[in-house]
Amino acid sequence: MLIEIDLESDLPIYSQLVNQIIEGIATGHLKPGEGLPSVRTLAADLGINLHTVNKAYQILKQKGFVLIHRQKGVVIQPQGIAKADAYFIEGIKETVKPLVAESICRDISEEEFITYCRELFSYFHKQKGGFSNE
Amino acid sequence: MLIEIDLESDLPIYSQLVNQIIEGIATGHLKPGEGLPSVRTLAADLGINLHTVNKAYQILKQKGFVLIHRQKGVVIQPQGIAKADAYFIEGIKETVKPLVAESICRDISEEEFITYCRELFSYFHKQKGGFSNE
Amino acid sequence: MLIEIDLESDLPIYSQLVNQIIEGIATGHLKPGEGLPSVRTLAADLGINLHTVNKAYQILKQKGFVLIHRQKGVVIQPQGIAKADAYFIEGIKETVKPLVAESICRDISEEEFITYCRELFSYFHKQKGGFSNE
Amino acid sequence: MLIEIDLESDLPIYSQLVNQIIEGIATGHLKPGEGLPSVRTLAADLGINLHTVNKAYQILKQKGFVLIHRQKGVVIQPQGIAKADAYFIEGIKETVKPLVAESICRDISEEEFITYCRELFSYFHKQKGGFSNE
DNA sequence: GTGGTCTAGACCACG
DNA sequence: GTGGTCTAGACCACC
Repeated sequence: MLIEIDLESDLPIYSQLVNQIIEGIATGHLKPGEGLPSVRTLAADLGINLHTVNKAYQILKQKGFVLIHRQKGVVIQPQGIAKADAYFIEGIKETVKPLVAESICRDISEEEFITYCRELFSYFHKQKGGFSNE
Repeated sequence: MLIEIDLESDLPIYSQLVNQIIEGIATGHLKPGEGLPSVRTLAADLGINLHTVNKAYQILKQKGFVLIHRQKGVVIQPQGIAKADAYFIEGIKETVKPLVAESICRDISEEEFITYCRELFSYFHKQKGGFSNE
Repeated sequence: MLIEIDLESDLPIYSQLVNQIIEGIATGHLKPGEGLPSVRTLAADLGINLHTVNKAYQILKQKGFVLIHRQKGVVIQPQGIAKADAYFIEGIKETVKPLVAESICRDISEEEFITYCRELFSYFHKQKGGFSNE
Repeated sequence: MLIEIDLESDLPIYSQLVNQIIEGIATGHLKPGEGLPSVRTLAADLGINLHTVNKAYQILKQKGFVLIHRQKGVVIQPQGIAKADAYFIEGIKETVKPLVAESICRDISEEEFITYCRELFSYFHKQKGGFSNE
C-alpha cells in the first residue's frame, strides 16, 4: 500500500501515518493478519524518523488495529477490529460538532454536509469492492 | 453565553474558545452585531491569560466571525458570515475522512454515522428555534 | 465636504480624518482660506470623540495644511501648502517600498503598478476640474 | 541576508521583519525553498524576543510567503508566491491614495511620483539581476 | 533541535 | 476603558 507523507501538513507525521493505515484497513488494502513493514523499513522508505513510525505503530496497537510481535513484527489485528464503544462515538461527535457549527454559520445545509459524508463512505466501499492487493 | 474551558483537554484553550463562540453563533445565542467580552474580562472570568483570549479573537477575526473595533471591542460580524468556499469544504472532508475510515473498521454503518451528524444539526437548530437572549 | 469614518478600519480614526481632509484639499473641494468645522461640531457630526478630531487637526497643523486660530477656528492654510521636502519624499519611498516588493513577488508588473498610481492622480485631478463647493 | 531592525521606528518590529523578508524575496536574496533562521536564532541575532519573530513568521505564512515545517523550521514558499488578487490590488490603492493626495498638495507632479516608483522597481530588479548568494 | 502553547507583566495607541 | 506590542520565561509536542 502506498503511504504518502505531507511534511507541510499541520497534522503530525505520526498522525498521518496512523490515518493512512486505518484508511488502508477500511478500504481493504490491508487485510487482517497482513504484515506491515518494520519500523526501520518504513522510516527509511518515507525518509522520516524511526521514532515517528514507532509512535504511529504504538498508537495503532493501543487502538486495537495492529498487534506488535517481538519477532514477527507488526501485523494487522487478525481477529478484526474491536467494535465501536460509547467512548469512540463520543469522540466522533466531539470532532464533528465544531464542523457542523461552522457549516451552519456558513450556510452549508444539513443535506449538503451529509452528502460529503456519504461520498467518503462510498470512497472507502468502492475500493473494498474490487482492489488488487497493492 | 456560558463558556467552559477544559484545561485537561488536548485541544488548545484558544481553540476551545474559538469553537464555543462559533457554536454560540450557530445556535443563535450570539447574534450579529452583539458584543463579546473584552479580552481582559473574558480572561479574568475564565481564569486564563488575556493573550490566550486574544489569540482566539484574532482567529475568529481572520475567519470572518467577528470584527475587532478600535474601542468598541469585539463584536459578532454584523453582516453575517462569509459563505463556505471550496477551501472550507475541503477542510471538512479532510477532517471527516479519518473518522469515516475508523467507523468502517469498527462496524459503524453509514446510516449510524449520518444519524450522529443529523443529531448535531438538530442540536444547533433546536436552540436557534426558541432561545432566550442568554 | 462629506467625511466618512469607518470604525472597523484598522486605520485609526484620526488618520482617516487627516487623510480625507488632505484628499479634500487635493481635489479642490477644500480651498485655501476655507474654514473647517469646529472640533465640537465635527465630532458631533461624525459621532466620535472630541479628542480624536482635535488630534487630527493638530496633525494637519503640524503638517502645514491648516492654521488653527484661537477664535476663527481651523482654516485651510491660505498661502498654499509647503512644497515637498526631501523628508517627505523619503517618506513616500519608505511607504511604497514594501508595496513594490510584494507586487514583484506577486507578479504585478511595474507598468500595472504605475497604472494604479496614475488612476489615483486622475481621480484627484478630474474632481479638481469641475466641482461644486460641496 | 542581512536584516536590520529599527527599534525607534513607529512600525512594529514584526512588521519590519515581514517587510524585509518580503523584500529579500523580491530581490532574489531569498530563494524559494531556502530556509530562514529559527525563531530563536533570529531573535537572538536581532536581540529581540522570540515571540516577535514568531509573529512575523506567522504573518508571512498567512500571506503565503513561507511554509512552516514541523521540524525543518521556516522555508520560503518553494512553489512561488500566490498571484495578486483583487483584494491585494485594493490594498495597494488604499495605501497609495493618501500619498498621492498629499503629493498633489505639495506640488509633486504625477511624473515625479511615478519616477520614485520606477526607482523602487529598478532597485529590486537590479539586485535580482546579479546577486551573490548572500 | 524545531515550533506551539500558555502565563505574566509591562507600556503604548486609541478614543 | 479598549486592543496592540513587546518582553521574559516556562513547558510541551514533534522528530
